[in-house]
Amino acid sequence: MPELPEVETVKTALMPVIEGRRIRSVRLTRTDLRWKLPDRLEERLTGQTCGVLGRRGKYILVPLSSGESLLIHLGMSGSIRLYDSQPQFGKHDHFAAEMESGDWFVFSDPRRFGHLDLLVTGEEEKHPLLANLGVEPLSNAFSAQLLMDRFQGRKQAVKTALLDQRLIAGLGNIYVSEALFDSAISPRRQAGTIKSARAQRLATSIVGVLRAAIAQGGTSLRDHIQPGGEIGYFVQKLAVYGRSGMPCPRCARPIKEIRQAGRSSFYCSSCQR
DNA sequence: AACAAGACCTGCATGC
DNA sequence: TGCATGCAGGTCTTGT
Repeated sequence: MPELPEVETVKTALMPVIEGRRIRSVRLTRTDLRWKLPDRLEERLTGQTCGVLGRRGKYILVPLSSGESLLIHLGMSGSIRLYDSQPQFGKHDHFAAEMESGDWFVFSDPRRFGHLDLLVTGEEEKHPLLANLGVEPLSNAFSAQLLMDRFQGRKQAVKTALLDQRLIAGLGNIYVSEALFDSAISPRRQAGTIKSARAQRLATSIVGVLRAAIAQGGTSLRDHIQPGGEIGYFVQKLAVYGRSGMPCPRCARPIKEIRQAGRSSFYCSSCQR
């Protein structure tokens, strides 16, 4: 489900509820999500005060007073909901934390591709799920030059390369399609052929699309909602994602849908080269 | 080494 | 209505 803008939106919603607040109790209904959960997770969280939230790619980090940090990944179908009192729990509410304020934070994930883990604060880069993540697209380190360097020699399609979290961290299927449309680059183009002008446009589009999506609270497709129950409005700004057969916003020719590395790609074969 | 396909899991829409 | 099929915002693991 969530890509960088949705994860950032979730983080922003969580901040006022958990930063500087103590966890009173933890409710856990299973011992595994994508993988086995850490031993004694409840005890290691209960009584801890949460610090300033962080995000790396599509991961949220919650530093704790114990010196550990809670790592949260929402996978494909994960979501976090906030309540001001104990809610009625649903079938897929696998994890919940009650704050001393009385607020509840509930992690729900029907498909269980998401995960929770603990790591030593300060040793984030040692964690196997974070160690190989590429550059943060909204950081100063991200540039057209870096994009070119990373794509150098790659024969795979640029669409597929942009989904590789080891190159750039945080892009997913929606925003890759949107950034490629915005920069007028075909998703089928070999990554290694993206040079100068195209690289510059692509880098600019990636940043622009992500920032615009964050400003709209992300994209709500199907049942995805923000922690407070709001939906993300970027869905109304999508130019190509999920719009096969509909007119291209630039030239009005029908949007095409193709399959690349097992995932849908949407693009305008006339505007995007 | 690079890349594609398979795997993991549930829910929902579609078509017969 | 019931059942089979395919698809979904991710990404690790396996196979070529």
